[in-house]
Amino acid sequence: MAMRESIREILARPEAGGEVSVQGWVRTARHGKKVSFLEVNDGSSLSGVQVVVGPECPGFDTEVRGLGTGCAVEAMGKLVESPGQGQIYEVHAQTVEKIGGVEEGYPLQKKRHSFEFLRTIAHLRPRTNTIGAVLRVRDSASRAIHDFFHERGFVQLHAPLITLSDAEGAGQMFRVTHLDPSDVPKDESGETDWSQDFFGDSAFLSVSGQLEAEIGAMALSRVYTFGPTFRAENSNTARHLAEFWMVEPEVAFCDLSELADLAQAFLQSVFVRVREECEEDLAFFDQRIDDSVLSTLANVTEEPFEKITYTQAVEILEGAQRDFEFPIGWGTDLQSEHERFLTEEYFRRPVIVTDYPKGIKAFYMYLNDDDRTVGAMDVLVPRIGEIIGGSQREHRLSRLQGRIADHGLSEEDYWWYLDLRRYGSVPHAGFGLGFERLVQFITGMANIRDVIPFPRVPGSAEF
RNA sequence: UCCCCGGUAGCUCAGCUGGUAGAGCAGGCGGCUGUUAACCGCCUUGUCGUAGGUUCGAGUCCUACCCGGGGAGCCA
Repeated sequence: MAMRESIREILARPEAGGEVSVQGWVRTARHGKKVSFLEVNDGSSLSGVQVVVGPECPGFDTEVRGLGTGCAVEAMGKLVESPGQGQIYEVHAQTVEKIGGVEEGYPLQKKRHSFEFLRTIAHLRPRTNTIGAVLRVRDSASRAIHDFFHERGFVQLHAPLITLSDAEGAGQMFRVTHLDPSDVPKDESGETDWSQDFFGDSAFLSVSGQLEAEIGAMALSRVYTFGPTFRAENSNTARHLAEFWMVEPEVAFCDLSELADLAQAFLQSVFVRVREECEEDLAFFDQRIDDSVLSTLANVTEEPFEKITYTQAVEILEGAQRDFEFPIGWGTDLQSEHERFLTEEYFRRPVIVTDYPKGIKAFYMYLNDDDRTVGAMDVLVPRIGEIIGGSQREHRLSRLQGRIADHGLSEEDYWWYLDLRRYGSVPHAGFGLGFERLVQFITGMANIRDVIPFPRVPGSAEF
């Protein structure tokens, strides 16, 4: 098919004049006796184009005057400078065709809707200003991520979605099975016999591509994954999804300090790109959603992130003139309120916290020389909290075996992961970025369910 | 999963200490205008989340459940 000029492209023309064809959906229509104004949007930009229709247009008194919010139309006419306010150009229509009408009861109105309501009509909400802008920013950020890594010699590794291991032992997993729920095979002890299942073993949806990314890094040096991830946690918050997209770079010959530098460069690069590509959308978010969006983005791209150790973070929190709901002490994990204090009040910018106590972190993290802390790293940002979690990996076989034992895990389940330490093991590190949290941070959207087109959360997966 | 708040017209919401449901917007009709969340007039719309209970009487009080929101935990 011939690609028609989008409204974004029409509006970007250097000057008026010439014929244009506009295809899109009517956002609002204002009908007069001698003239109708149709604001048409095709999703290519936040702005639509105003189509002006006069009585000389065929069907003016019949079809055109019946056009309302939501109708799909195709208009052809001349692009002229607009005498009215609010737009540079407008289209003086020679013909207007109704492609798709709107039945009574179209739920989207030309007024503000609550995001809660829009979630109940997720099949229509991309047609709103806010969700449309979110989806464009999401796309821009996604491409910026791929470009960042490719510019630095990373290879994208497609990690599997189905896995037998429960990766980091982190969280509940969704089971993947081919067994008939009403006729499950049992073994001698009466337990489900998973050996008869599709994969010959108990299988799950992946909660992380990290372990597979480590395989890739041990061959290709620099890899990243970018794909959906699944957590069956019964989490009901504005920053958790059961299905979300995660970016996981993994780098060979890399220590924690280099990883932290990578994380900062990565985030700043993405922010810069989205600022360039989505100027209009970001201005909209700043104006209508959160008036700190533009200033925050400017701030985080120009200033280096704060970098402190967990121990230093605890000292700051202990010295804070502040009553925390949860007491702070070395050895316990930082609570949301502690993270927010550090990034929103104390430093007022992104903070990278490193070297956490080994007791509160995963088995695969590098054991530091102090024998008390591991090479873990969290990147905290204002309003969102943890946006990145990563670590230098334990690449020394005996240490890793010790950590597996300490965590009550079985070496058999990680035989290939241990093999990586037997054959040409090198220091390596990687992190995971919650893509939706990144989009939340950029747009100022308060609820993670509104930055993914089709949110999956406990009790809800309709669309 | 825990704590708190809420569920009234298609949407946003009002309805005080129990007395039998309203506004704006949307929709329909008409008018007017180079309009821009256009404007003006008239009209339509409800098992007041569900199921019980208290009461002469429940949108309003009580119980349970369902759904939504905010916060917490878990994390990205």
